[in-house]
Amino acid sequence: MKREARKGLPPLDLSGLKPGQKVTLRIAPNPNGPPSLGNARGIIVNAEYARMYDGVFIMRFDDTDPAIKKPMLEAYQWYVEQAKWLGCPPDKVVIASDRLPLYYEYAEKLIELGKAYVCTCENETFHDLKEAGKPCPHRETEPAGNMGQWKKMLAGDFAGKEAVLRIKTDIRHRDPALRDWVAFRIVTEEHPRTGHTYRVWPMLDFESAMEDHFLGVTHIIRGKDLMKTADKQRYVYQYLGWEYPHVSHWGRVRLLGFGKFSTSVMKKGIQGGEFTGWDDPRLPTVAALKRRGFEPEAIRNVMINMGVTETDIEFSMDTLYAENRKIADPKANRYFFVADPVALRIDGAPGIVAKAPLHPQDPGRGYREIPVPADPGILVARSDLPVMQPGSIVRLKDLYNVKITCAEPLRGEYIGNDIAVLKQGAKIVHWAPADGVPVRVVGPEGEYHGIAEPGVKAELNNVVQFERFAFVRIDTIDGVVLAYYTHP
RNA sequence: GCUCCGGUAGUGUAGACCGGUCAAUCAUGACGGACUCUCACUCCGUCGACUGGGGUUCAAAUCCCCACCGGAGCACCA
Repeated sequence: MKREARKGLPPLDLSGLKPGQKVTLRIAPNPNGPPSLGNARGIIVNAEYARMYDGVFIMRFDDTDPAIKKPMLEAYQWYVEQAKWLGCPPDKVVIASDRLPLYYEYAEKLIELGKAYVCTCENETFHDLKEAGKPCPHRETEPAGNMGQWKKMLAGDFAGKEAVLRIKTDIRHRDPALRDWVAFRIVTEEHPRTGHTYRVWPMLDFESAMEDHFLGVTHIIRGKDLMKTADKQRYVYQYLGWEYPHVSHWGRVRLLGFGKFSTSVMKKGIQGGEFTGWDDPRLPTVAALKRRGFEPEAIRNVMINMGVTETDIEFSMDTLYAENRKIADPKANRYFFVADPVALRIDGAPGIVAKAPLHPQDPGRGYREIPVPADPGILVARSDLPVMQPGSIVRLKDLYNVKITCAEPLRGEYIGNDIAVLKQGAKIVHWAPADGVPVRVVGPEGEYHGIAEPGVKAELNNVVQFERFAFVRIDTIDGVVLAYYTHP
């Protein structure tokens, strides 16, 4: 038994590979919104496996429902761009809605083989028969008859819901989920890419079965919710004499700290003005993480460490935060930001220029210089008020020491600049000059308003650390500075 | 109701296929301490788990059965 901890993803089963065949994987998103953290897992894990085996990573858009999960034209591009950002550029991009004729061709092949039939049962009628394990009257239609009905479907002789093409499996299969499933249905809604060109659309089970074969996919890795899809698709593979790829599944992921955010819930929230957009920091989208300043490598690391277990999990953002901090901390310059500022008037202080390192572990990076006039009114965070009671001594970080003389209004007196006060129990507080810049920090938990030292204006698009507060990404500088909260 | 999958510390994960070396790995977290002009970083220490019950066996986290818990499918969604 070996005892070594696994690094990276567990190895793939390569036993089914033919000589010269490349490991081929795909992610098959529905472009009805931008990628979420869950989609990122699929992108990263599949791409990483392709990378491990010098294989092929395909991005295939399963955009075959123009009605209920209507695709968004912009989302196709978002997926590709954000996969690139994550360090997982697809080797090939395929769009299902481009390839309907191909699916039709194989539908007809299956009809000819007597393995597919057009069913015009009422939804409920079929359901009841199926539950009872009984065939519907259409099941025994001859291929020629089915072909005629199929052509009628294509020609528009049926309205939506009036006819479907079913794959013949085993109507008495012990698992009702596998009995004679629907391969095509009629959808008259306009498709954003193909308009009204097609009115007969494949279901995921069928479209995906075709594409995985045509694209030479060797390994399918997807969510557990699609476990039975494989069993359904094997029927088709068997009828056509194809070999089904290796499949593995990961369990359901519950994202701790975020509510239940399906694509449709997010979309509704954005339209309703509850969220500012798909990159609102309160949303678990890749776009939001990007805007918050996360390192793609950190996201990749956590996804790879999670692996592909079938266990249902509760994922804590703390894990991502920790992983990101490892990368962000050495890079981020330090600044003071005072949330919910309170003025502190200091008596007897000389005018000086405070010097604080941009990074405590890297003095070579230089210093922030913050001029502070004599007897200044500076700003401190309201949350530090408890340590600033009359009589208490505080160290204004990188500035000087102050003895508090009055709490209301807050006032103190200058008592020198000897750092030794810290040994005597003085608390450290950070501060901002009266002429600092207003900053609004937006984060998953809400907004913070405050003042930062003017130097942050030189950090547009960078992640910086607001000392004793959090890491943030400076997003916009336009009068007030807008910062996105990364993590503590 | 039918069917399928899973259950290792607060969280994620290794070990499970091929029982022993598992008084169970690593990470994160919590707590304590060192360092530090940050509540960050770094370092040290502590805490904390095999869902329960039977069975097989000299030996079970690992194999079998049952129960319980969690999740999924039974859609003209993906």
